[in-house]
Amino acid sequence: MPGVTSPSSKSRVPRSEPVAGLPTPFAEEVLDLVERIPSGRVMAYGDVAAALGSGGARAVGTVMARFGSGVPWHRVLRSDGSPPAGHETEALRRYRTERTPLLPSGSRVDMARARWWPDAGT
DNA sequence: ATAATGACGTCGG
DNA sequence: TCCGACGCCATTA
Repeated sequence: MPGVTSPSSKSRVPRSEPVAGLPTPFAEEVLDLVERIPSGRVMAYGDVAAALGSGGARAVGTVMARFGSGVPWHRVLRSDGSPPAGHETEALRRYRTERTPLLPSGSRVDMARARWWPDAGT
């Protein structure tokens, strides 16, 4: 397609700026993966970053806070099995509903049994 | 470009 | 087990 981006040296519109309200490329990758986490299974924020091969646990948290409302956000939690900050109650309720393995305390997910990895589940 | 901000992770005490 | 201090990284101001 001719001239779609019109690479003029001066008249370039600042399209490199992220459009407000829309997920950045990194955010898209995160949401993409989170959607694939099976019911009853979970991934730590750090796991998501590692599986993606980019970003860090904290960066993933930033994405979830901003764009997580449309995906199974409760399946992404802290590495120690504790639910996402600010959503503990609702997350715990969903773990029971999805029969996600919990520790005896009932307030944390049993990561040893519930942790999921994209390679393992395909 | 620099500083501040988190739904985080790890280590020490 | 419960903090606090640091490190880490994308995003935003």
